[in-house]
Amino acid sequence: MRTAETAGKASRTLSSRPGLRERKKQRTRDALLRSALELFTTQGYERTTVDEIAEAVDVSPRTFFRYFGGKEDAALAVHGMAEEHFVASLRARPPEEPPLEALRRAVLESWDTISDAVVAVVPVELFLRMFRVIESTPVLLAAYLRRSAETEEQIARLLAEREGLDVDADPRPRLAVAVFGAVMRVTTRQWSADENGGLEAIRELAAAHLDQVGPALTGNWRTPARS
Amino acid sequence: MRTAETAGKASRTLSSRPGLRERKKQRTRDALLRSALELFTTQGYERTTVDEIAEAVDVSPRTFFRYFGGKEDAALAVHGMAEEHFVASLRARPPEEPPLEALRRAVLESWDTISDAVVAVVPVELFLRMFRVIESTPVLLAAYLRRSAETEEQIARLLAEREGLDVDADPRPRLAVAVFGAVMRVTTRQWSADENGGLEAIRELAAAHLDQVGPALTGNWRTPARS
DNA sequence: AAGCTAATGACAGTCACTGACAATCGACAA
DNA sequence: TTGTCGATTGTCAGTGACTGTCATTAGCTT
Repeated sequence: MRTAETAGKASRTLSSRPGLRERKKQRTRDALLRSALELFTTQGYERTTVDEIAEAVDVSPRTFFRYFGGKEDAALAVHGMAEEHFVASLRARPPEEPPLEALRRAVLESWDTISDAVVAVVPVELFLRMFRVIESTPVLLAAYLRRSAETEEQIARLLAEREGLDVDADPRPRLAVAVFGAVMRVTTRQWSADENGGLEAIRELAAAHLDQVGPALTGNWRTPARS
Repeated sequence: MRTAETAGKASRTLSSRPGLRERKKQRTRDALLRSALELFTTQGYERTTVDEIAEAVDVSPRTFFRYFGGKEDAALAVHGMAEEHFVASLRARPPEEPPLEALRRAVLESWDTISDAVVAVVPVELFLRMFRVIESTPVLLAAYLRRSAETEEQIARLLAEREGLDVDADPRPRLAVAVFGAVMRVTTRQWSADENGGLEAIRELAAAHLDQVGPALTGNWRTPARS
């Protein structure tokens, strides 16, 4: 449809585009994802059929399944990117940093820069709305928790390596990461329950909760606390 | 089929049975559950169809869905009982006990007495085998994690009430419970990964892990640790 | 322009699950 | 014992997610 560019076959030049075929695929995928999220957030996840999504993008339902493992996959795709973004932040942490400090800094940092990593595909606002849909749709919440568990395993291995430990011999990496993940889940959960919609809000909540874990575990809850 | 008992209508006498109809229902349910677990643990969850389960008990597939919300429900039914058993143990704890202490004692105690609560329906061995199937089947693991999350919410409210706190105002109950749940999940996970099959093993692992959480959070992993 | 390969659409089939209706079986009273 | 009533069940039809297969199409290569 476009005029054939002179660099038609130069798909492997240093900086340029990956060829029409690839671009088309990318566009289809993005369109499917955006339509899916749009429908999920407006009609609800359960009330949206794959046929609807496919129709909105004008492809066959079969094609949808060639791009996504299933409805769930599409619904969690963006969150998946966010997790990858976080893992990347974590990897970038200096190795001297103690593990939990690294985790803490990595989350806060990744929430600060999440827009950059996501906006390319879907608007932030859609991302945030989808987050609530996940939290309020049983099947999605389940799938989400499982994915988080997988990511935690990955992180545990990462930190163990960093500290020169064997994950299977020393339970501390998995324990620490599991605890950290638990705190983050309480955080995002409360955030999605509250009516606030900001990215800053979740950042603050995360910091506050991480500060509270220690005290919360001492068990002396008669001491005053802040929300 | 039986001779009509003289106490036919006396279904409400102090100790006696709940009437033929109820007994029959109970038997059907138990049979369905046992067949389901048996098939799940031998063929695998995904490779077992509802039709198969129903056929094994000689009822229509439709009937299966009258007793269970779905395949998942049947697969997680026993674990659900175990969780209820734990919550019951927790409720029975003296109110002066600090929350985390109560949690710790309740798990250990409930693992000690789990057989009593479960054996009535399915053999312990089947229960343990099913645990591994759950851990190794993505869909089931997801559903399992979601249920655990629900139970955690319930426990958080319980502890908050015990301590005279408002769960929505003070994050500590949810945080503490989430952390506790995380530790328990690491525990059961490692237990199901190892080849050991004992109930004592999981008890010891739980105790060991709970002792390790504190140290694991300090972040100074250069200190020696035991597996 | 022709040939190759990857992406797509069309189609048939499986399986989980649901609603509706008719047949059946236990509970209870006459 | 018999008959009515309500609960349990089986049958059937339908929806929706997902998969395998195969023919068609469309970008890429020479």
